[in-house]
Amino acid sequence: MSRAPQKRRLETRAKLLAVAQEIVSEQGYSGLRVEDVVARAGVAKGTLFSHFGDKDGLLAVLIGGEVMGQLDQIHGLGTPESIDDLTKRLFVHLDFVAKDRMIFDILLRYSGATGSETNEVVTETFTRRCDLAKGWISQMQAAGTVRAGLDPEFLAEGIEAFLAHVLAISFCMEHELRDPKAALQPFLQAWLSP
Amino acid sequence: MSRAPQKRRLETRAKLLAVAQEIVSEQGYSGLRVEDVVARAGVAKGTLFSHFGDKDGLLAVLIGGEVMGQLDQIHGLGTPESIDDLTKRLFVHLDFVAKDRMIFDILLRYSGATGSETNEVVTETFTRRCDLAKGWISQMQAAGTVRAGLDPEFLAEGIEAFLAHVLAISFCMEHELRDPKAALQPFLQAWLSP
DNA sequence: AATAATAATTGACCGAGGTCATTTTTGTGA
DNA sequence: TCACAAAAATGACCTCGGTCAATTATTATT
Repeated sequence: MSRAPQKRRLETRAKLLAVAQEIVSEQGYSGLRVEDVVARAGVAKGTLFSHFGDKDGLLAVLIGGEVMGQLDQIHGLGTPESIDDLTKRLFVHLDFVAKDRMIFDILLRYSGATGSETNEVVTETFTRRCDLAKGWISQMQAAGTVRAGLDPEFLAEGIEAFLAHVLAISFCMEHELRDPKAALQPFLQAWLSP
Repeated sequence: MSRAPQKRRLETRAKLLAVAQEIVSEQGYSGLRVEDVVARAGVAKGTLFSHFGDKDGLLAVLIGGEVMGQLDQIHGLGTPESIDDLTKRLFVHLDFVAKDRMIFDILLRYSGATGSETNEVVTETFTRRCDLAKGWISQMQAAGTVRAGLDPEFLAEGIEAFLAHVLAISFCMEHELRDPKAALQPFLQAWLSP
């Protein structure tokens, strides 16, 4: 059994996260370097690793926080009225992830991860997004706008699959300028329509 | 316009690939280190990078070759008779990729990539797997074992999405021992059944 | 065969993530 | 308040992928 963290540790952690967020807003996630973070935060390198395990762990906390904010926003809009409407609700998330391949990688790596102290935020975004879609789907099934006969949770997981797919393709085809938003709609239509 | 590569260059490339394959068979893809490869091959470090761009480029060639072999094997089996049968054809690929997260990452990164000299093999595996599934699907649509009304190519791309999804989940949930093979079947059933 | 031009290779060097034995700080009980 | 154990932080050091100006080998030209 481990003790609760000391006040000093929480402060250090907060400082590191604040500094990292600052650097990200200046240079993007891909531009974040560990040495810069610790230099600005005024701590030693080892400290950062003792808090977040590795660089990805730090990024996971930042990105997880961002995505949670977006989900709050989407949640406020209520249940969509059509599949097309449902698709549009996911555009905020799609735009965010499409900005930087690193975001996609981190989300993919930590979704449903081990639930270790530092990165459980990303796991939460995954389950939360699934729950959100699950709620929509069961209501839309009742309204007849989504096909019945399949578990809402299962259908929600399918949406996750298509989300990841259109993002992966958009990163591969960057030169062809394929828009992930336009690509998503047909998949969800075929997956969800009655 | 660039000239054809000299004989010496082709030999060096072959030597590097052979040595890398050897190391992979001993230590797995994750255990492959650039320094080991060049040491055993008896060339300088820079040579490897001039051939493959980066470490991932080398891995892409190795993994791409492996997957192409598997596709040859699957192709020989002919069109599946049911969705269940179709699902089973993909198990070889699923088993291979599930062995090592690095395989998954490389395939995801280079699928449909820029088509640059060194990694076009992976792009080929992607389009080849899609074409294979596309052929199956159009025949199965005619036979009534797969739902009609949707482009076979589109349905094939959906299969890719579910393949990637069950693999991603299996890596995240490694402690829960979730089997990607068992997870795939329901998705393909829901996606393809008439 | 000698020379020029291009291809191929070299290896010292760099950057950035990550480790861990040691040191400093903090909380606790006598 | 002093001593002591656990927590937190430190920074020298390491690994390993990746770079590039310099060097060597090959091919084309006269």
